[in-house]
Amino acid sequence: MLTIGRLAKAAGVTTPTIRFYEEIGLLPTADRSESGQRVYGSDDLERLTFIRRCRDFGFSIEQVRLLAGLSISADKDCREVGDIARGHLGDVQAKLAELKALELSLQRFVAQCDAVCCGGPGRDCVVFQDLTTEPTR
Amino acid sequence: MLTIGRLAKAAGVTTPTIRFYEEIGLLPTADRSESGQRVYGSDDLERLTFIRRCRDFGFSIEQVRLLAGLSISADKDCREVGDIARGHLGDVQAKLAELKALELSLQRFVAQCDAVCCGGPGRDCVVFQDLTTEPTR
DNA sequence: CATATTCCTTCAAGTAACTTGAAGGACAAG
DNA sequence: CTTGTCCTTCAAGTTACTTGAAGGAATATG
Repeated sequence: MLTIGRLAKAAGVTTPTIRFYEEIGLLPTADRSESGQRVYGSDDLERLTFIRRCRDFGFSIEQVRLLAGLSISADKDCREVGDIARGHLGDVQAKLAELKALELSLQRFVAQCDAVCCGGPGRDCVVFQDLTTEPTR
Repeated sequence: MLTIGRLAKAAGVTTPTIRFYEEIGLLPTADRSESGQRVYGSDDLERLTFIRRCRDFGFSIEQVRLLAGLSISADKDCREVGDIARGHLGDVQAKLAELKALELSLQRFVAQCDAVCCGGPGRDCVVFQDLTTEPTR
């Protein structure tokens, strides 16, 4: 039997997060002690840990909701799990491509700024030329 | 002289975004026509385009605020611009590393799911083993 | 000129996923 | 018995907008 604080520590989340998950129905309504405090068992720890791990892997709350449903369902196909993971992988790869392009641009900004206008007046910084003009298409 | 809709199209943002930028002080309070509609000039277009470009490059609103201030300041040092860009580059690179690790994990999930438990009952999917157990440290 | 459509106005609330704060009650240690 | 930590609820803050409602203004068409 765990208090909310112990459960939080054990699962690696904060106590407000647990209350929030209960509020949005991602965790079941917790049992209460006589004095009204939430009481948890090992099944709650297991579910919450699963949720936290999913979140670590970048799944959205709604995806976690789906996965949590599938994780206890015998009659739904495992391919759905794969599809959710595949969808998320696609999102991650798109974001990755975006960030790589961004990294290049920013590296160029920094290098140019250091090389060309280093220490001059702010408004003359070469970075502003890149930030002000649209790329020619 | 532009209406808010034309300005929005020209700068590549939406009209609510322009009102929002005005509200948070990122754009100056717009002049109004006799009937009370916002009226813009080419300087507004220039500033808004700059803002949008900064946002495209992933700078936060607060960073844009700083950059916009520096872009019209003669007495502040250009090194501040470089520092903001460098800081943002660091954030981007950290996120990039995170996403690369994530991509690997997800690729493994998908491959395992396809290879091992393809089509079985949802709860038996191998992905759940990875999502439920903590990594051994 | 009437009407239809589009564009404008404001204000409020919704989004994601929590975090932070305020005000107060409960429980364990010394 | 007091101190300190943990618990409770509710409300509001965060980021960067988006969406919706209700209604007025400008423009195009018949």
